[in-house]
Amino acid sequence: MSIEQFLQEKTVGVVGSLYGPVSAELIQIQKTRKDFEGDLTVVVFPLLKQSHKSPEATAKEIGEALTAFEEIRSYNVIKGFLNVSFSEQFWIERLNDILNDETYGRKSPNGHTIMVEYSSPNTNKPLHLGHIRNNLLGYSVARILEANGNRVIKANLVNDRGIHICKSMLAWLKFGNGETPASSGKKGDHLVGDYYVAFDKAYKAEIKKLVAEGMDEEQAKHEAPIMKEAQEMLRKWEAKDPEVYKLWQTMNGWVYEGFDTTYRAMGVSFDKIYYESNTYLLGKSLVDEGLSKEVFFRKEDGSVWCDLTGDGLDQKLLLRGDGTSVYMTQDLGTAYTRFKEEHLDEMIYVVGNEQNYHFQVLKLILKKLGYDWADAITHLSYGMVELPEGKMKSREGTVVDADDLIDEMVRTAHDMSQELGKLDDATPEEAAAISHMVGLGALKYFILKVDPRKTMLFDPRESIDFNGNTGPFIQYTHARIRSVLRKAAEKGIEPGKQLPATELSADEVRLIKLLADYPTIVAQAAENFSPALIANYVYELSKEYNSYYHDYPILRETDAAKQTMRLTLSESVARIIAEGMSLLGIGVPQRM
RNA sequence: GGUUCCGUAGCUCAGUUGGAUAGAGCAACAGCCUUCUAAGCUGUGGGUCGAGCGUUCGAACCGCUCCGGAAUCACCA
Repeated sequence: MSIEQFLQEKTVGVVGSLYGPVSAELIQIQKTRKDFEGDLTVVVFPLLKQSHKSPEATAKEIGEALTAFEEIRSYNVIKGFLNVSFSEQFWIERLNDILNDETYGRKSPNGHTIMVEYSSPNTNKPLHLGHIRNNLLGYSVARILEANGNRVIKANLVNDRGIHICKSMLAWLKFGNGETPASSGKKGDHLVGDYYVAFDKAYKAEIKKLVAEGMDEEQAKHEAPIMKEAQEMLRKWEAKDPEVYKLWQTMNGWVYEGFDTTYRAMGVSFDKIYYESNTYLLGKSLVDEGLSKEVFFRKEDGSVWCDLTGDGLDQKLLLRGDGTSVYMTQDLGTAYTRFKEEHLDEMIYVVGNEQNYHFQVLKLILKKLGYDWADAITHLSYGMVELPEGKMKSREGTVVDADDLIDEMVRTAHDMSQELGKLDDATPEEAAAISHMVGLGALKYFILKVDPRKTMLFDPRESIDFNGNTGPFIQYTHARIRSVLRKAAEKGIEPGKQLPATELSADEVRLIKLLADYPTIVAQAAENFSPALIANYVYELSKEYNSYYHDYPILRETDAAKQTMRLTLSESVARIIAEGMSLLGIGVPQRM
């Protein structure tokens, strides 16, 4: 039970005996603002109708009655705000609760199964900054849902087939001279991406030539020989032509090796990988079902549609005239299959907000087909990452490559450690591990601290910071505490598990209060699918602790009880920092 | 044009069922290392919460109108 709930319950009782029964929603509890004395505040305005007294008088009566509880030490009233202070013993006990709860901040299993789909890359080019946001969000949300007691299946639906990969394949055949990742030393996904670019270049040249010969530009786009070849290749792939199929497998293999490296560097993983080449035919049976239920209709050319004009949307195509399916058909099919096979209670799609319309339609169609579980589908719609000059554009070469960015972050972390002389007595392996952790921590925190649904800005010129509200700041706070704990251990001083009553300063109470908030924050983060809530919480905790660390001696404290309390409090802060950061997929070092 | 989302300090962002004098970081300036890690701490300046109207004891938050920006409305995925 949170402290807010505790006070709310007590207040409901007090108000009940003073003014008559009252529902819990009317008792508004909030944190006391820093400028006022007190821990929690009861807002009494909503109670005036029942008390028939002034705000001040009402607050005073309630405050007086609350002090009957031993947990509540004092109160003060400012306007309609009743500020309540708890006793020191109460706070010591809260800290003791945390110390003796090994699963603090994690709920026990609730029997729910949730699938989180994220990443879902195309296999024709390497990952970029946009994918980084997707991957970090997906992974973190999965961890947060797990901490809330859900069984989570992290899924990746790889878009491994289609015209885009044929373009890379064709360009490789034409211009590749048999280049492989092994022969050139290039990372596989980058190599395939280069041929995708090569295709585009050749295609544009052909269009230009055709236009120069007098052809209309639109027609030229269709008539360009290389495009026709790519389309022919896709037909061969669908017919399982052995040669095309083999090349497809080889080149996708290169891409997967490259992706694995990037995923590993980012520290994300998956429980289940789906390939679109296996799922793209799903959904056709749903089309038949929709037709027989008259939810869908067939046009003269044989194409199948769903009419959503009654819902303020357009008509949506589900099957082409030639009987082949489209994106929506597949997604209907995979959703159906997953809910059936995995017995899902919820399905979360981590997909950019450019696909809001798609998921709106997806859910609507499933509901029209009569599937109630459509309501259990959530589109976690996140905003784009933009550069100062706007969207990333591959044509203008402004795409921020994931591998490059990661390398740069790690290198910067390394340089900075070197400059500060932090890792002078570390082995090269330790130094490398810490640099990786800190560099990635900076990148991940930078992205995750922002509300997912908001468009965010990344300025490559002002590379990501390591000071202030950053991942390294939080990691540093953790490393600092671990350092104190190491030194304490050398002296034979250990943090306690059950603290006796001690005098607490206001700063110490503030820290315990923050620690007591943690489970609520984790629950809120899950409700809102927002790692940003965790990020901001951990920052606040770190900031508060750094200030405390500056003002209060720990090892130099002569009062043994106080020393143990401070050491224990510090250890708990370090523990919650590590917990919270792990929900973000960010590691914390023992030293840095 | 329809739909959805966004607009808070010079910049990047917090601020969640409506609560007190709207907060951080960066940048600028001034301080703090003989003492547990200065990737730190303390302080100063910086705001018409896009604009207006409404709802109410109380609005950055809820409603309406307008302004500005983004995404989307494909027989692409």
